[in-house]
Amino acid sequence: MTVPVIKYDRDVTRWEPDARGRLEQAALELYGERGFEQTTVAEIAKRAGLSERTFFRHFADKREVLFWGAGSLQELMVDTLSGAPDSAAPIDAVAAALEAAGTIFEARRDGARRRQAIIAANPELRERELIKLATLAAALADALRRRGVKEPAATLTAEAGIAVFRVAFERWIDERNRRGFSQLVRQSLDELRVVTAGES
Amino acid sequence: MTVPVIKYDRDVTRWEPDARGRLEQAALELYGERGFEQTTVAEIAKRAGLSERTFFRHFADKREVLFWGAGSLQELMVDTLSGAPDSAAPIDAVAAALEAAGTIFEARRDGARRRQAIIAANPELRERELIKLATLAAALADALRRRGVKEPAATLTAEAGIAVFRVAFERWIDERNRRGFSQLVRQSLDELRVVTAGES
DNA sequence: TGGTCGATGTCAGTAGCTGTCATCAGCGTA
DNA sequence: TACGCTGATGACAGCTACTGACATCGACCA
Repeated sequence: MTVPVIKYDRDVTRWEPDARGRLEQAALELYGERGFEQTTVAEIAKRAGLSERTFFRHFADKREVLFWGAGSLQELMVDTLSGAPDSAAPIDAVAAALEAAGTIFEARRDGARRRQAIIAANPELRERELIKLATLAAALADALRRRGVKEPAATLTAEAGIAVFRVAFERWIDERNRRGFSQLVRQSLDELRVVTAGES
Repeated sequence: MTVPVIKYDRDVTRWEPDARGRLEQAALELYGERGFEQTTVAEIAKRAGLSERTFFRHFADKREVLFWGAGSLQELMVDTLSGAPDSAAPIDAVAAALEAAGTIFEARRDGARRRQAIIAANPELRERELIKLATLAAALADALRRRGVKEPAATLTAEAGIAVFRVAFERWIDERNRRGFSQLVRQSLDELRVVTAGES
């Protein structure tokens, strides 16, 4: 009788799989249960069955757990902007990028709301969120420049787009709002147009 | 011969005066000399002739030394906005607030540039700067609402104003630029108008 | 068979920040 | 004049985020 030799895709025997995922889930649970500040990294690691040191190997710091998805979101938005037809005005190309991001959110509305509640409750997390948005704005401005938009138009368009994004996102999170993200983006952009149009 | 009894306005004998100012100056020097991260609070306190504990009695954290002036700047801007004539469009009232802030900067151009160089060199400081700007935007939006501007117009106007502010400030810091802050604000605002005006 | 690699553990250390209590000059008041 | 209160500071202990260095050990490869 032969013992079958099993080949696993991932290392199963020595460590439980998906250490990063377990850390993320443990962190989100604890942040939600007792709040961000009241949670120590040691507690997160313990719940995930790992050491504190390992947490910092997967996440640059305690806040980054909530933001590591920002990279792929930014990538999607930049790609969408770059893929917009040349005939599209810069602000409309940016709007397309915002709507693309919206499709991601729509898929996980509950998760997005829980995450946002945690962030809103803590100033350090709000700081981190703001720098992610600033990085995103810079990336969008860069993509606009590659489309031939000059400065300061590129930066201003990107920053205005992010302002629209923030307003639309806040309204979308708001439970009373049943409109889709895309619609909220278009509405907010129209309002911005009205508002900036004042006499010079 | 009588020893004159001298009454001082401030406590001079027991401690050197202006502990807060000495801490601020020591911090700015050290941040400039070796960078923010490479400076410890213990070093700042030592240079100021005080204890580390005293530093944290005057400043909430190591970064706040660079930002404690933000409060009075915000106050000035809100007052200016609120004092704008009722006939002024919201965006123009915001522009007036930005120009008022400019007069503060113009008075200390070198200091502003040094401070900005320190902030730009460190991500933690950039985070703090962003949340100060976000707080400022919220305060301006609030002042607009008190003028009767509805949501989301108030928030969008304020956020757009801050975007203009950022662009104008960056250009003003830029050595090659010899234009005044007010002029840069007006130029940037005009560019924003052009850029948002795209077809709907 | 042996050697390298990659993910983790362990441990020691630094620095930001907080809580607590002691100190002591100035000042008002009995 | 004495006494007690106050406010700014020092001294010290402690927590926690984060880092560097080294050890461990199964998987994989030559």
